[in-house]
Amino acid sequence: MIIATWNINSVRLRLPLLRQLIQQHRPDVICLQETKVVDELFPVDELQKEGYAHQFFSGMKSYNGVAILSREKLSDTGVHHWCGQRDCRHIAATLRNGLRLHNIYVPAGGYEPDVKKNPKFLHKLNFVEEQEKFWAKQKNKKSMIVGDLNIAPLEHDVWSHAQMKNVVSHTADEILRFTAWQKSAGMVDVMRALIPPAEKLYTWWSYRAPDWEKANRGRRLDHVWMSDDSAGMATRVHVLRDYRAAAQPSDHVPVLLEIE
Amino acid sequence: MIIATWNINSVRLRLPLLRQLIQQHRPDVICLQETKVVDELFPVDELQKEGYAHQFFSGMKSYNGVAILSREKLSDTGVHHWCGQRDCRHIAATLRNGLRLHNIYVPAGGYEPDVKKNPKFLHKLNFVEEQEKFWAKQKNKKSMIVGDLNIAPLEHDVWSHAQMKNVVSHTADEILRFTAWQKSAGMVDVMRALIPPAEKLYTWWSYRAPDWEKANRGRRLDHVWMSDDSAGMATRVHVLRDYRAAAQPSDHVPVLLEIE
DNA sequence: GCCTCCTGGG
DNA sequence: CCCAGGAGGC
Repeated sequence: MIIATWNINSVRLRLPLLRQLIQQHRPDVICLQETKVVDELFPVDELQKEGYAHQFFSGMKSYNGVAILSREKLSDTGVHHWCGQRDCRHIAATLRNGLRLHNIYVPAGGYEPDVKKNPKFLHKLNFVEEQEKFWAKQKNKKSMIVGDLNIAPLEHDVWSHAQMKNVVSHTADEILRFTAWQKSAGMVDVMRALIPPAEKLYTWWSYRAPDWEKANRGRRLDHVWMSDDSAGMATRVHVLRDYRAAAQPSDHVPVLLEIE
Repeated sequence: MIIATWNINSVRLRLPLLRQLIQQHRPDVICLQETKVVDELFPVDELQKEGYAHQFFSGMKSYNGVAILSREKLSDTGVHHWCGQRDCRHIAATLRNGLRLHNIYVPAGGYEPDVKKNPKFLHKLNFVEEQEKFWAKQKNKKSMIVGDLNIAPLEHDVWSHAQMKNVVSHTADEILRFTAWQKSAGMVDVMRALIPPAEKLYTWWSYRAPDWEKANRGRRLDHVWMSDDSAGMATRVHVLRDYRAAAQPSDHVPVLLEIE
């Protein structure tokens, strides 16, 4: 079984590339972030034609938006709200095999890593803290979290640990809360369980760098976590770096997880 | 020798289609309207590579803008201003063969054909009237006017003479002034000299009609006029209707004039 | 409907 | 640099 997660940066604009992903890898489940479309305009028919009869999504105009597409039935679908907002960043569903799947898009956090000056950064930290509290109260059996968590926790999750330490996504504050969340949820970082932490690993490259491929100043912002009791099911992870080089790419690439 | 005129509706966005025009027809001179770009951002280098070493243009941000591209030298280049505005609607240059070429973009005139209610319509009529007076004072030897004149003067310049008679571009007021201008300039309507006036002939189809090709509700808004003493040089005119069916088309198509 | 710029987000 | 939406023009 293959589960994909991808910050697609507009599902409507990226439909051709999404079709390519489907044809090349035939994922059983696809989790999307930043769909940037209200539910009425989500391309339901187009994706049903591609084999995803079961779709659950929560979107809004212009910003955010998450979706779960599945070849098999989804149950107990639900939307989570955070920080008193309804900004379409977190949905969940249970797969046929009983796995509880959470698809999350953490706020990016703006430019300045200062909660006093930058309300977006405050929002990001609060969001992660609320997650930590929520997951601490749950029994997280056979569950997983995927999505754009907008934090690169490890040294080799960024192109330069030293040059990134005051850059939003890799600050000590964020990493501290991120790790606390992961621990409270009892989750394993499956990507790093399958790919050695000493290896550079990125899922995102800025649009702004003209020679992103050569410079390779990437970050691992997209994640796959599995509960302790299910992490053993994961056999392989694929980061589809090529999708960053496609025509009209997203700035994130799809991450594929094979589970047995 | 081939002279092309085309309301390109953004020269930057339409560069691929402009290249196609160049490769298919190799015009010696190209007159563009609605380039929609300030002079600093005009794609000079790209068009030099296509063989147009001599370029003269006058553009502004967002609106209007005219350009003359030529394989051979242009002389006596000049910008004309009308109605007390500097809105980049008229430039002129002299070709190597001595022909004086005017490239004009007449205001569209808005929706309501009423000078009291609609200042854009007033502007259009004033613009044409100023042209009439200007050309009456000139000796117009070996000269031509091309461009988007935004008026379809003849019955078969529109899809329905009856249904268009109160629509801006085909009102009696506009046609009266248009014809007076043409006469004052001593100019021949070369397109209609070469294509019988009884034949429907359009250079523009609205973007808004979804089935423009089938409905075929076009208008002849783009024109080629030559002074009495030079009109005999014109041998053929081509209206490149196919360009309306291209990907990312302009709403106007190129008009090509062959002269000997 | 399509183009422009602008804003706001990344 | 890319994406969405809104306004104004055609």
